[in-house]
Amino acid sequence: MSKKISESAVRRLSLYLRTLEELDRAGHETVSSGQLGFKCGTTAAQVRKDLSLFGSFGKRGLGYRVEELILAVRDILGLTRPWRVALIGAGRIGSALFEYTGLGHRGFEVVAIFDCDPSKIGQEWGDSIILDVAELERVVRELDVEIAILAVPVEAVQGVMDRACRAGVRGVLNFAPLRLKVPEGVTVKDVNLVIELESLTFALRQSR
Amino acid sequence: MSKKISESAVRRLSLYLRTLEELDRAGHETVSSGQLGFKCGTTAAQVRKDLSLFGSFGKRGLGYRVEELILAVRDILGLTRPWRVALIGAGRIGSALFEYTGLGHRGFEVVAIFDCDPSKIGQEWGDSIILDVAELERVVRELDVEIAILAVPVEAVQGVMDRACRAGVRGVLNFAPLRLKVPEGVTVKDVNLVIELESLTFALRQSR
DNA sequence: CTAGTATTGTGAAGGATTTCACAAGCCGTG
DNA sequence: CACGGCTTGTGAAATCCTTCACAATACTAG
Repeated sequence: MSKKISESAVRRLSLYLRTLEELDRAGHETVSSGQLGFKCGTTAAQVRKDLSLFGSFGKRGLGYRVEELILAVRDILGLTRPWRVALIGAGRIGSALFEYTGLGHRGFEVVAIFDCDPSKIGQEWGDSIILDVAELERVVRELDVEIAILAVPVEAVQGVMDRACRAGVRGVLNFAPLRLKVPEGVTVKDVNLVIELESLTFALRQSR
Repeated sequence: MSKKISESAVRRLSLYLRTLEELDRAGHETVSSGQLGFKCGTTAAQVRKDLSLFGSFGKRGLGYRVEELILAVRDILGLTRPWRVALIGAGRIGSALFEYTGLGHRGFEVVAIFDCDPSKIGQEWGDSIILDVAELERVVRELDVEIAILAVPVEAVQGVMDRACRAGVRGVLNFAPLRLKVPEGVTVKDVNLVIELESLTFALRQSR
């Protein structure tokens, strides 16, 4: 198969998943594309189209069974097993991510945390101890880390990423405002908070 | 005028701006659409098309003067004057944003920081003192806050946003994983780190 | 068992965005 | 000042994404 799936469709699926989990906790057994679309700020047709890219999960006349759809979407997104993640840079971004999103409860196992600040190395965060970034390659290889979250200063990020990738990392979430050069076969997602703010000022710019 | 400008074009402009500022610091006087596109991970044609939505800033045969284009793009994005921002929630996300992005050096003045935790209220962060969120409306009105960065727990976020908007906020950057209901005339941008991670696992899901 | 209501899955239409391709313009050099 | 090399700005074409619209289906009530 392997149709081409658009980035925006995937992002919506992640959104649907969060909404579905909420519906599930609230005790809903079924949901229609219309309800789900409304909750996620899109349309019924969009929801159905997105899902139909991967199969047919609903029942005509009835909608979707919430529990089933959760499993299906988790499967689509590759969330049927936990992912081994390393957090590189134990600064504020790193800790924010660690705490705020409840990574651990969403199928991401933070198996290692690195920093280069000697005053941080050895500290405990949750279950983990902060390691010296000098040990990056060894630890990444030993623990079979798959995803690296890069929350280090912009000057350091390319070098750290190169090292992580050489040690076997295949996915990178990059917080530094810089387009990384990645080796073949490695996927990068950038999170750039300044872009978010500037797209906000663009929208506001006329008035005042 | 008021053509419709796509969100993605605006985001690319913000990216171009960052790259242009870097080129400027590195002493480049001019840049071609090809070079800029390459640095930003897009094409020459895309760069020219994006810019042409707002005017014509280059010289045929020569490219763009870096300094001029910086001014033009800043103008487009509404960055010709500082924006008054309140940070609501002095937790890790808030502090990460505060420190990591150098908000203050990019035309965003953080004029107030709020929290509801009595042990935090009164602490200093940079030049600011953390205020009691109970005073939100009064302070937002008095300081004429335009943008609120919401870094509060998901249960609290809708209520806090309603209050901020009633006090005059027109732009919101929301970190909570929840679709906010906003009043007419208010713009929201969502930052959802779980979506970023899940779009990464989607890309990685086949192998291993 | 039939009629009525609800909702999916999907081809086709419509809209938006990106890419192409080239005329127009700028500068060097001789 | 004419020519060649380079690069922009922009319609037109191509591609991608969303919305529409409806046949197919499931259930309920009578």
